[in-house]
Amino acid sequence: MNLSKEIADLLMQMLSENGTVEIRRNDLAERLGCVPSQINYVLSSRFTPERGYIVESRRGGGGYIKITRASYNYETLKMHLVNSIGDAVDEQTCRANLENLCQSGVLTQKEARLIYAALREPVYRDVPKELRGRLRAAIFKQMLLVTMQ
Amino acid sequence: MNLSKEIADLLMQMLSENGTVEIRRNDLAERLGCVPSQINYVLSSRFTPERGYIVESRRGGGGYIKITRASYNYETLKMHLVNSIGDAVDEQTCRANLENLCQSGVLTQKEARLIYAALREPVYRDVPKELRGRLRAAIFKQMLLVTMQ
DNA sequence: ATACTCGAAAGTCAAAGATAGTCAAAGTCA
DNA sequence: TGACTTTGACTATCTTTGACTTTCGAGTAT
Repeated sequence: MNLSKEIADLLMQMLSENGTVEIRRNDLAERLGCVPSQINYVLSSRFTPERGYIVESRRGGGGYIKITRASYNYETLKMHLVNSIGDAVDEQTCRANLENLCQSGVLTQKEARLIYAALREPVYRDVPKELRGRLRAAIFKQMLLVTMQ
Repeated sequence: MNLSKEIADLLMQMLSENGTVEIRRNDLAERLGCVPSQINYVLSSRFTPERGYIVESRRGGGGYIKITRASYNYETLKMHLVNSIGDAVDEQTCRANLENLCQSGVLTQKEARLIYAALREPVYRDVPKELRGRLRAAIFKQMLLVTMQ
């Protein structure tokens, strides 16, 4: 398992304890034996607003990084998601979103797996690259909308 | 016996141990004395959804390839389903199949609706006509596999 | 008070490293 | 001859690292 994943897992675990984490970047980096900027990498690649996280921070003495999981009611969450998908979307983002919806109880594991199956890259093998993201977005939205009915 | 078959056999054996394998492509290739891309060949020629496998992967540091085998349950239904789906399929046929599956209690209404949402024609309007059926079939199979895992 | 200075954070970015994927040419075998 | 297999060059994606930049707060001088 790579470092980024360990960091992400640790953060997620902390998050699940009380819905929010506040860390000092350098402390965490030292504790995990990585360079501080790696924390930024993890945050920007996995804890994005698109995936339902809010990250705040402050530099200077007493600086910190704070992560919060954005949560609304189900419909709002789904609507927000449908709106944020845009014209095209990649597999990773879909996956993260589904995990979020699962976590927050909007979708069951089974539903999420079902949706994910339709969005995975290998399925789009024969589709021209420039079309895949668009198609995936269309399918994702359509399925989310159906679950909202 | 050719290389591809050896690789496939090895993977199958690993799979039979606990229903799932996770490998590093380069490691496996080295262990078997073949080029890494041969692993891809084996995966795409033998570990297909038609045969009941789900393949996931990730590039970059800590990358992996993960193979999951759909359970026995799928095997018994596979005949009916996959045979009727074939390489390409239209919306009507999907719908009929889904209704059947619902009737026979394999899928819930909700699951069926979810699947159907991903297969409806309007979703594919940007996809070249000659591709739609093939794509729809790929998605349908993948989703069915997952529901029966 | 106000402005200045300095050290302590966090942020940015690009290069290097580590995997996996794709594709087409060449080989094999029935 | 046609389907299947093998190979390797090239590509795409994800991660790790470190040098450099920006921001903040707390003292300090005036």
